[in-house]
Amino acid sequence: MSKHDIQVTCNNCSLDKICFPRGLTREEISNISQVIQAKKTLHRGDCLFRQGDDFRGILAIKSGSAKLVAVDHHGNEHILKILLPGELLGFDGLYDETYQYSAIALETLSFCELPAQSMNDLFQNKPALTRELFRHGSEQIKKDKDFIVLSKRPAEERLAHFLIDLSDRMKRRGFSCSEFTLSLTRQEIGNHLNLAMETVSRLLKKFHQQELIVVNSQCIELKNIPELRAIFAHSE
Amino acid sequence: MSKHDIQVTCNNCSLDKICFPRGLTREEISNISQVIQAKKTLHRGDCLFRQGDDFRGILAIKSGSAKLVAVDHHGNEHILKILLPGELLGFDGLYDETYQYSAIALETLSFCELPAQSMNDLFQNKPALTRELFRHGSEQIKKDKDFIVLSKRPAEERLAHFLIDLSDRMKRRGFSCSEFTLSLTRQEIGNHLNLAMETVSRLLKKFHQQELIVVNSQCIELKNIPELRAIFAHSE
DNA sequence: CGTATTATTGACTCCATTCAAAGATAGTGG
DNA sequence: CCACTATCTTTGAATGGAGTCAATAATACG
Repeated sequence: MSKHDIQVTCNNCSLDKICFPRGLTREEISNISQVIQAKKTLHRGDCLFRQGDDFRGILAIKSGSAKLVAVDHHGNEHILKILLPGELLGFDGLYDETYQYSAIALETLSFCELPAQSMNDLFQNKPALTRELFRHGSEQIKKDKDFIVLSKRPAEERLAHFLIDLSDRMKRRGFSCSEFTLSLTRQEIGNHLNLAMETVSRLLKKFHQQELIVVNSQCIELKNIPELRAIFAHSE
Repeated sequence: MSKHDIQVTCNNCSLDKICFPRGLTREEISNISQVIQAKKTLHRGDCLFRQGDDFRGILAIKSGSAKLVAVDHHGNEHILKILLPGELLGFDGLYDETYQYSAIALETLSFCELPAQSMNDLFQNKPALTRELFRHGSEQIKKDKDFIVLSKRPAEERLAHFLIDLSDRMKRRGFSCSEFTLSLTRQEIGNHLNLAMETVSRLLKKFHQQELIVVNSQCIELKNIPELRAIFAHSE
């Protein structure tokens, strides 16, 4: 690759409102650009990191999507979250310098990395970046707790929320909010939402009959977003 | 209070292996001691902070216990976690400078505070403390995710885990691991574990019949910790 | 001591799971 | 390109774990 190619840096990244550069000044973005490394591309099934790996740093999805997976002591897998472009992962690895979960590409994916060594440097010299990194961590804490609250709701609401949440997140990233591909099997959707695969299938059919969605294999089209949103927002 | 009274500082705090001072050198502990403020005592039902309050800082329970509560958009309360001495809270407030949940004392309680202003100073001048604060945040992310994984298990395992988890945490704080008071109603335990109050009552009775526990109003005695642990550890 | 809150217990119900079987889809190699 | 296989999805029927409802009992509290 020639030096005249456009470098992948935070300075010219379209995810600057979401990812590492969020909330930073132009100058601060230049600062992190120097330490954040663009990494090579992965394919479906490849791991960004594995549960138990030594902590290398905080990662950010640049393109594609991934799943964060925990394996419990019975060997069962649990899909904790779906990761979209601009989302950070690896905060769980700071605690004991070991990633606590595995991050697995759902499709062709590229990602960037804030290396662990650079973080210590950041803590030393860049308080604004440190503060922003804390805000990213804080956001994850909030999202996890919101997921816990949501998980008490019935199956239909959980699935409706899952679709709307994806839709909202796609929209903020400049993708269509009404049509997107979801590289997950029914099994995986069910695993994530704590539902049997069969329940997911039945509910998707129900939503389809209500003309809320159209499902075409992995492509999901949301036909009536307000009504879908109402399923979990207005439920008594 | 006279100036000759022993000051409450991190230097002489018995929770130094758990709380803010964790992992810090003697000198670093002296540093944080200067910014961490001991606050006045609260009583059952009092709030450490309320959902929506402006972020004041990260708090640490010094004595007593509290519950972290979310109110959803239907007005329903959800007990997200129980907080014991030495545990930090408020990380959720960093994201948008607003506490996302309410922290409510379950009994007479005292707490310390790392004020928000001091945090910026910390980021600037104390990288070791900043790193340690990140580790505390990371730990919370891991705990929340573990709770999500656990919440997929059946009622009996969830309750057994709840009791063992409390027991383990009490032990690390120098309290008895086999006998402790739990200032929660059946309703609240059920709320936290996503169980009906009646189910909690029935399961506690079952554990009692199996001679695993003895319940005396709010006082819980664990008679057979290994067996209780096996309920969620060895389940198929 | 009486009242309000909290806990227990039983009977019944229901949401979601499990089991089972058939159908669709994707991927592979001849 | 089609046949073959593996994987994934759909659908129905039966089951069950935990919830709800309701009535009683125990405890805490002013």
